[in-house]
This record gives sequence, C-alpha cells and structure tokens, in this order.
Amino acid sequence: MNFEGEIMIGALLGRSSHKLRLLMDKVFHKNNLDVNAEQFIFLKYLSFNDGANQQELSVFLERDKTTVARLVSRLEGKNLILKINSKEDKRVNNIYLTNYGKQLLEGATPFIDSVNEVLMNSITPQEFEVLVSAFKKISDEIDKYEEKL
Amino acid sequence: MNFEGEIMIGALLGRSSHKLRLLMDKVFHKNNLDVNAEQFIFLKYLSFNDGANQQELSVFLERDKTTVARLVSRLEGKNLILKINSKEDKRVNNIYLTNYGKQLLEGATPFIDSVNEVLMNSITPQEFEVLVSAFKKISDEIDKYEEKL
DNA sequence: TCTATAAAGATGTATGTGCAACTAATTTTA
DNA sequence: TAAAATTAGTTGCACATACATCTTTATAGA
Repeated sequence: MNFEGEIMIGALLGRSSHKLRLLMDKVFHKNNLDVNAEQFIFLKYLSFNDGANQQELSVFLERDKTTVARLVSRLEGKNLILKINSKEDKRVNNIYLTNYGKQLLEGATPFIDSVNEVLMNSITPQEFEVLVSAFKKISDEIDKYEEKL
Repeated sequence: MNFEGEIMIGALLGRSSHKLRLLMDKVFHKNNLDVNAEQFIFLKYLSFNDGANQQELSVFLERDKTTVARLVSRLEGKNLILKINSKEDKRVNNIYLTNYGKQLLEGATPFIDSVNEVLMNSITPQEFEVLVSAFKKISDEIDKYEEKL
C-alpha cells in the first residue's frame, strides 16, 4: 500500500504472501491434488516429525492451537493423518501421517519445489540474503513491539 | 520453513506477514478500536478514494470480489461505510465513509503509523530498497507462473 | 497428600477468504 | 436491433483463523 508517498511495509509483505498462497492452491487444484497450501505445509512438517503433537504443530506453523485442532480434524477426515491419544500423557494427541498422506505429499511436493525454485531464481543470492536477514529483523521487532503492549 | 537445509521463500513471507497482521489486530484491540487489520486497510483506502466501487476495492485489496462484498456488509453493519447503488450503472455500488468511519480511522491511524515506523527503523534504507525490488520480482514471477498454469 | 497452577485440546462464535454458480445490468457484435 | 458476451455484485459452500472459555489431565508447592 502506498498512501501519499508512504509505503507500508506490511502491505508489501501481505500481498506477496497472499499471492503466493493463492498460486500454491491453484497449482494443487490444476493438478487434481486435493490439498491446499496450509494442509501441504502441515503434512510436510509431519513428514519430518511424525508423531508430533498439536502443541508442537501450533508452534511450528505459528497458528493458534484451535486452528491446528480444526486442521487436524479435517485432515483426519480425509484420511491423510491419524490422531492418537498419548498413553503417557492423556492430554496429548500424537499426529501421524497415513500411507495415503505420504502418498499425497509425494505427489504434491515436486510442484511446490518447482514454484520455490522459480521464485528463488527470480532474485539474486545477495538479494535473498538481505531478504532473510530483513525478515528476521522485522520479525524480532514485531516480537518486541508485542511485548510492550 | 526450513526442511533439510532448504529454505522456502513462501514460508518466510507468510510468517512475517501473518505476525504483522496479528500485531495490528492486537494493537487495535488493546486500544479499544473496534476494527481489524483488513478493515483498517479497507477504510484507509476509502479515505483516499471515497465512493470507490467494490470492483476497485477488490483490485486494490487484491481480494476476491466475494470477500469484498462481505467486508462491505460487515462495515456497513457497523455504520462505518455507506453502500449506495449507482444511478448511472445500476450494477455498481459506490462505497462511502461515514463520519463515524472517518472518526475511527483518525483514531486508529497513529497506532499503525507507529508500527510501520518501528519496522522501517529496524532495517536500513538499503535493505528496504532490496525488499521492495525483490518483492516486485517475486510478485511478477508469481504472475508469470500463474499465466502458464 | 492436597490444592493451586499450568498445559493440551475442544467448543462457541465471529471474521476472513476464494471458487463455482447465479442474477441483473450493460456493452458488444452480428 | 436482437442476441451474445461481459461486468458488478450476491449466494452457497468449504476452509482458515483467532479469542475467550471450558474440560481434562498433569505438575508444582504448601
């Protein structure tokens, strides 16, 4: 957003992020993959951390635990994951990929890798370095601001 | 997201963007401003383009026209805007800020300016330049990718 | 050990979001 | 000018999202 010459950094961030999410959703849809961006990232994380609980997923995905709980319900309903109540701590649910989930992930991953590769190739390594460090600074600044509230 | 050393640019974008939106929402909430980030940006745009129609808002906000239609309904319900069917083209609704809407915007703007200022001060002007140009490249690349689908 | 606190999830409610399909109105074109 | 195509907006539907609040279970402290 640019009002009276002033550029709002949040608008820049929001737009690119939103556009990319839509692109991912479209890529999945066009290739008949019954999954969306959020679900893909969720499953992808699980593939590296099978058995993670909802709390861990909430922290990783940076989403409220209620959002995760509902995502779990939907993915469970699609038979992509299994939710198993822990024997050690009955409060905890451990989440596991089903074979079907693994299969879907395998099919979907190349498309997302392709998108990521194209984006990475659109900027220079130097620009990427700046992006990463700037994102970190901005993120830290948001955390600090939040603490002061 | 960082899986096996590979950094996904989309995850970087998504996280910062999401965090910032949450921060804005919290800032509004803590200051008893009955508005959220989306609504604020909508109203802010209107303040510079009073009488804009939903199509224009949809393009500017980069949101589906259904999203805009529902946002209009909610803001109208809160008496922040007026929706007036155009006499020239009966398909069109022109959207106007009410006095109450202007008032709310005036109260909320300083808080968002403050957030924006803090973020801008957290990175150097050079970094900001790189951010802007990299966002542009990424955004263009997404458009190109979408065309190929 | 009992109680107070904390932690993990689930539920109610409200908003944001997009796609598909629809209606109504306008414009283009044959 | 009448039919076809386009445009603006709405509605049905599904999913994403968070906050407040609640229940259940576990842990810490008196």
